[in-house]
Amino acid sequence: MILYGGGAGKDGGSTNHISDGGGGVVLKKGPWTAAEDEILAAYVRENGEGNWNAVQKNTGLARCGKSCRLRWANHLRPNLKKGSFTGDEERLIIQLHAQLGNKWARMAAQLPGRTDNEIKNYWNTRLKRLQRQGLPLYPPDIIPNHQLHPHPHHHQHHHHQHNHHQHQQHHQHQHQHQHHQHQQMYFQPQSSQPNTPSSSPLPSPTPVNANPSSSFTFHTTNASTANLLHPLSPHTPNTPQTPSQLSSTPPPPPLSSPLSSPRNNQYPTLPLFALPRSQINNNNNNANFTFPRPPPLLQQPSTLLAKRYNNANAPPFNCINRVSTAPFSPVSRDSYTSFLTLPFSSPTAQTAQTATYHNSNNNYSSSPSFSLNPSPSSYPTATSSPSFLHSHYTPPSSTSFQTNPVYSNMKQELPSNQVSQVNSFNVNNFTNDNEKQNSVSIHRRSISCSLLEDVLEEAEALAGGGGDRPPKRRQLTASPPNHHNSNNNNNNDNFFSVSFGQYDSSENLCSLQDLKSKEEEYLQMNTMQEDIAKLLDWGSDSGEISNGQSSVVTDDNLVLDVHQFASLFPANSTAPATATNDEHNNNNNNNNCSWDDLHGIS
DNA sequence: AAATCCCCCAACCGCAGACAT
DNA sequence: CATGTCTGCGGTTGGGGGATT
Repeated sequence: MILYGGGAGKDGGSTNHISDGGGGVVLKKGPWTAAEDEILAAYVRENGEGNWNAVQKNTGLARCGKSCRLRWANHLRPNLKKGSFTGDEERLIIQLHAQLGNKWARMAAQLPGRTDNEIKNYWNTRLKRLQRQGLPLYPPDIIPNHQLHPHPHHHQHHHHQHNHHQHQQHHQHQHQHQHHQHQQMYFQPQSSQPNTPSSSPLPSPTPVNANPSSSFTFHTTNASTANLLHPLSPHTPNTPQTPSQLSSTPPPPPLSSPLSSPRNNQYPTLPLFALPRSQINNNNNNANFTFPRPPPLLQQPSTLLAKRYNNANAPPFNCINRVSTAPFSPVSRDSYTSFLTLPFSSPTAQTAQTATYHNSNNNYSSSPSFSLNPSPSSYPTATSSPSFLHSHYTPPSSTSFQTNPVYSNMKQELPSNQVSQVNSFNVNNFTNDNEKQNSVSIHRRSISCSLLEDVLEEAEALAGGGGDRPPKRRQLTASPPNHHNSNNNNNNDNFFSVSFGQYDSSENLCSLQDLKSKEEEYLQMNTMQEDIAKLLDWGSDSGEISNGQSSVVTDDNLVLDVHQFASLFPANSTAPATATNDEHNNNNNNNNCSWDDLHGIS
């Protein structure tokens, strides 16, 4: 029996009610309401996860167990990290997908706080985008492992069989992948992408790395895996692709790469896909073909960016939305609780204000800025996104905190993403100078962008962020009024210079002196890297990462790390600005290809 | 201003493995 | 061993909403 009616919903445009097939209980479908969330959350709080079918029986919640589980897993459970993926996460997703294929759950296991659904959506979106633009799914230095199988074109049509195989070999999977990856063929990925139509506009499957010795892939990179997770992580030892190695085995440019610039600017400067540190330091002529972060931010700034991040009424400085978390460590995330404020006038910003200043004095400056509240009490906020981070954000809303009934008590029959402004927590009270300084510090970097910005933020966080780890931001951000007026020309061509132009290294370098106090945090981060490496079994060759050797963090290498990174982009250097402001200026010392230099996709 | 397009993502579905009976 | 139930996974759908026309 299917009953339709009542409220908005999906599945045909209306909220469905469907019986459970037996007892005549009408089960609801469609979007969850806040009240339902609360019921479910309360149940899980009391009974724990599992036995989802009992939820309906015990609580009367008119949702099937499946739906309850999904709702909990994707939205209600603690430690969920919402908002856009960080650059690190994006890189990891790409890598994991190259290794695992559409194994979203397993990928999600590598991305704490992220759900398989989220990753799947991200990938599918990315897939569509890249296909539409005729771009490869993977950077040339990433060999989609599953495409190295003899019949990659069968992947799609025999998906379940493939799944079975993988299920049965669950614990061997990674190792096998690693083995296969020693083949150095770069197949275009459409054959392995279930969602990829056969008429994919992707380039022909020309092996771009036909010469195995001349390419490098991530597949054997124990430490580089960690580096990819944390490009600035102090993993210099054991990084398989040392600068010297890279120098000796420069990956050739794609023979027919869609990344080739129509200006013959094949390897412009901007590494849109962050490199492992070892590669970053490799400032030679190697054709380090860096893969971009997902293109939209760079390729469609006027559309997608604006769509996703810029409220029509908001100033372009919509510098929000990354609630940074400790790098893939739910434990660390506790200490990285941060909160953002958006003292804007836009509805979104106002909502953010309301959310974040709800209990404060509202005496924030008129300058757009955001601030952090490292208070542990706001932990859930850090892990469940502020609603304003989402493109579908519907004001009024407080923070996502309130969307998570685990930590709130709202009982309103509203779509769960349209919760009332019930402030369950006091957030973002600027009570001391440090916090204010954090705000200022972050504000100074308000013009930044996406992955690179993430790297910078991470560097800063490593240098001195600590518990005040700044939120990550994904979108391009423009100069707020009265601030950074010299770098208001925020666009895709100069984001790099803008970002670094705003990145006053002095303060951050000074903050390096505080490294010792953050050592524990670094260790925590690296522990997570270890865990990931272990899970991926990418360290099986040497075992070094598994035994933690590569995870040793010292002040020295950390400082070196940050300094090395900083040396790449000296604050006073004109090189980045030149490279970015002048599209035709090719920085030959850093042969990285960037998407934003591609006229065809910009 | 309205219509249309397009993208994002929440939530659904079916399938299959794991487990219990 | 067969059957039923629960759970997890991956694919797909379609509404919401911003962007464009």
